[in-house]
Amino acid sequence: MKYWLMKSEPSVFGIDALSAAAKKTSPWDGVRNYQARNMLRDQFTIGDQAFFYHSSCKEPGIVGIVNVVKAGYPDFTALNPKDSHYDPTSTPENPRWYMVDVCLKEHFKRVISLDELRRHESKELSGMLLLRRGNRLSITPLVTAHWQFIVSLV
DNA sequence: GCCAACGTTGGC
DNA sequence: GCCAACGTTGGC
Repeated sequence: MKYWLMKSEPSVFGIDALSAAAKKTSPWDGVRNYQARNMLRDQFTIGDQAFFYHSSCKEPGIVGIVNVVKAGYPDFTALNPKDSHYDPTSTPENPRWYMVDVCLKEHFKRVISLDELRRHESKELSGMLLLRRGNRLSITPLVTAHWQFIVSLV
């Protein structure tokens, strides 16, 4: 069982959209970065947990917890010419991009903001990848201690 | 394999 | 909208 942090822009796909989905479950699609792709494809397993992080919005931060309910499989949005994440270099025989399915487990009553996380950067959350300068990776692993500390903030 | 140019991310 | 940081592309 591993812990992750997954970023999404709420204007594109936020926690409310996941909450409104059937069974509160949805593919986490559209990841088009090789490092993140490799994690989705090779490291995500059923039962892993992830923080849902809202980026590029008024109050960036963690808004909830999701469970991984389906491990890595080919991202079908890459095969659809009508989709904004279409990638002509990906084929059914040789899929380039991968996704997982997530199910909403907890929708926090408040946002654990980036600002708040930063206040613990030099101590409890030291080394957390999200807080690294210039980090743009949309999926990052979390050590257990960081996961537990953030849960304790909720 | 180098690296300049370009595109994207994401906080502010 | 700005811009720093990073990833990708493609010529050489």
